[in-house]
Amino acid sequence: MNIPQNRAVERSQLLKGVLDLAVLAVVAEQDAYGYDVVRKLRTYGLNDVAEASVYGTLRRLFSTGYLSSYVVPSEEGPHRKYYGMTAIGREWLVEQQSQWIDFRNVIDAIIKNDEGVS
Amino acid sequence: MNIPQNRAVERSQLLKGVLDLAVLAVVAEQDAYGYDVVRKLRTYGLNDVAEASVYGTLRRLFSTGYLSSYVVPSEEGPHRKYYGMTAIGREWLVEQQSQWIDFRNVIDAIIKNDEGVS
DNA sequence: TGCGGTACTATGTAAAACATAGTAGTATCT
DNA sequence: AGATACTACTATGTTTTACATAGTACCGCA
Repeated sequence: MNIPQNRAVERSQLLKGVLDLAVLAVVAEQDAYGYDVVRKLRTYGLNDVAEASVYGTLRRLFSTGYLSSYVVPSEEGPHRKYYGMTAIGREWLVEQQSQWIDFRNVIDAIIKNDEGVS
Repeated sequence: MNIPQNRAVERSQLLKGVLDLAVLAVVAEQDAYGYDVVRKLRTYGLNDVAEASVYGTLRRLFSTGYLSSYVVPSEEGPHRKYYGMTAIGREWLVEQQSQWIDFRNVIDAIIKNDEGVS
């Protein structure tokens, strides 16, 4: 049985489309396994990210070819499925990064424009 | 018949959860009708936003109570359904703005962290 | 008379994050 | 030995929401 995860109802929509980028960026730093990625994302401030979302994203990125994978047995728990970047994954990451920055700037411009309005 | 809108396949996920904010911010500047909001968003840089998305968002925000609405007949075309902010809409906008900024900063931190990595 | 632009509505689809539940291994405490 | 907690992963179904598509209708212009 798992602990019910009833947090993050509002932010969840914001994550759509960006979680891929976030997960890839974490793996790009250093090869990592799912549980590890979850903890790192939470450390960064994505406190509410659900485990299922990260595992699902990793599987999706792997099946698209952006991540490679290898299993490492662990002596302090179950085995770990590590993920690492592929060449096209790295290319895609760069592309996604600049797409994010463009998008972010557009949204910032829209919401900042009514500062002068009462 | 309408022009097929086959653009914006990749960005569409990024908009999730932010379109509400963007639409509200535009209406907060000045009362506006759907078609008008679409054009303004595109001017800001959201070139690919679909009309159906904006109209749907306006209806949703209206039925939640964040927007009020009134119809104005136009002599140069069909009638226009104007939308304006409500009190709780304004509160919600402020809340969403700060939530966006927090979220944006977290994502920026995650993707900027692997700049030093080859 | 038809076309293009304006303005809106309605229905159905797809993607993705999540809730939930389950399997297992190890460690610790009693 | 049994219970509990933490680690680590998988699978299924739900919800939200942007979009595709199609349709209605008004106006101006050639």
